[in-house]
Amino acid sequence: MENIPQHRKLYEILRKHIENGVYGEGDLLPSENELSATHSITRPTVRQALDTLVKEGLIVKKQGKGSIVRKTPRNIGILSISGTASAIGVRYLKTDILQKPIVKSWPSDFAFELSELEQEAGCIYMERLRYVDNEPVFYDVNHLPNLFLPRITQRSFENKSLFDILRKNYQIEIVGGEQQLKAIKPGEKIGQLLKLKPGQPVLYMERKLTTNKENFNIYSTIYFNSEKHAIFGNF
Amino acid sequence: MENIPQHRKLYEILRKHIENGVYGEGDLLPSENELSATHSITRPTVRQALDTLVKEGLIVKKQGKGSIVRKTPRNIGILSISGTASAIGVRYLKTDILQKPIVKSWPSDFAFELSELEQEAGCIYMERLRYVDNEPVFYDVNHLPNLFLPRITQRSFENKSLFDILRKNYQIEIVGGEQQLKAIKPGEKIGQLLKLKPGQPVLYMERKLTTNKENFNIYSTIYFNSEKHAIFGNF
DNA sequence: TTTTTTAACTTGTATTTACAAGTTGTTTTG
DNA sequence: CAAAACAACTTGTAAATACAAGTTAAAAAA
Repeated sequence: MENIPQHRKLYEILRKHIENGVYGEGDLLPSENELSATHSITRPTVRQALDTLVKEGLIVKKQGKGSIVRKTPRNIGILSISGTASAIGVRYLKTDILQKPIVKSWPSDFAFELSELEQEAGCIYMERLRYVDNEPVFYDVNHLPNLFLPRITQRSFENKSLFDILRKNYQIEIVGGEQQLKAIKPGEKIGQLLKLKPGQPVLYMERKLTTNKENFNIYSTIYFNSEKHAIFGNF
Repeated sequence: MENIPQHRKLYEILRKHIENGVYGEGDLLPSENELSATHSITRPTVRQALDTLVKEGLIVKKQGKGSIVRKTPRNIGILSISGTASAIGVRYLKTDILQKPIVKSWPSDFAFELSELEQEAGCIYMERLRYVDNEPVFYDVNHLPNLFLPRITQRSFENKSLFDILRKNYQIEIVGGEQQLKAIKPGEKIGQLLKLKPGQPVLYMERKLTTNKENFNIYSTIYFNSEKHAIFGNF
């Protein structure tokens, strides 16, 4: 059994409580002293867990008052480390796997620099179309190095989080990343997939997510229809 | 004299060193033990400062190895807490003040919810056009509550950071915020200001920055020409 | 000279303790 | 009954200490 630090365990517990509505917007979390006593860990360790919740925009702390749960953003928050499912809430999001994971070679004109190991390994390629309220909102193309992922092409991804599958089955966790955004005029394929009006632009994102495994980054290209939903970020 | 916590002082020193090239990309910062000895503060306090640098994407830490300075992103990183000047490097950016700060009432259809105090105070309104390599890249409109800002309308903002002016002269610091992004078809005014090609979309951002002063948020609306420069973010 | 082992560094996790500063509820006083 | 003072809570800052786990350089052994 893998050794998870205590501050991470507490963070996960509290994050799930917030996501599940145990604590709603405006509620105070238990105090640092209370969490310390409840979970038999010290207050600096509690603070480390809470700091991660702050960093992810789930809570805001106020000296003398407490840790207040923030409003869950209604817009899609993929400017943070979270995957799409956790950003918007699973209840809204539906996913079509347009292309299930297959082994491919890297595109010759790939937007990201690959490490030598990644280059040699080839990649796992998949495409998804994501719906909010039954309307297509974003189309994403993922390239993952063909490392550490035995039999991933046999797995079902229907309505499952890629991050969760990586975490549970392969012990791969996203620890950071970077992204670039542009507004572009979409090509015909994107226009059809996202059911765009003529002339309607889309948000175009290139994301590189770093993981706990060396030489294993997740590369995503995302086309986002921002007519009804904005991309949301906090910091 | 205002009391700045030690972890914040160290953070500022290191951030300036990185920005000034004292430490370049790929360099190791002094170790935590070394910084602790040099600045006569304890290692947990050093770690707090370094954690903020990590959070802002300036460094990445590697257990057993050290704190490595990251590449300064060439694209414009305004998905973080930094202002535009620090994101891209002052040497590239030129600013025209299209509308110097004036006192105005809030727009009736303002995109953000205002607190009662903000509502009553009215706002300071200003417009800027920002150039990279002498080409207009983004146009931003700022609304600040008309609080805590005596004689701000008499100040010159030419080629100065709004954040710096707020910090130095009014002791106002940005501590967080949120933003939303969309891809839109610009109106004629935006098209002309940013010298867009016909049909070229822009990134549209609404940002609300929270500060150390209660009831004082900075509200920015930004139109961004992402043809040559992407918006960059890391986490 | 090369390989293996060891030592000395690094960051990561965590405990214990203490005081500062902010908020809120209770008690006391007028 | 209202206002002021006090107490009890909260988070913020910081020191001191210790061990775990990763990396790298130096020393020892083959």
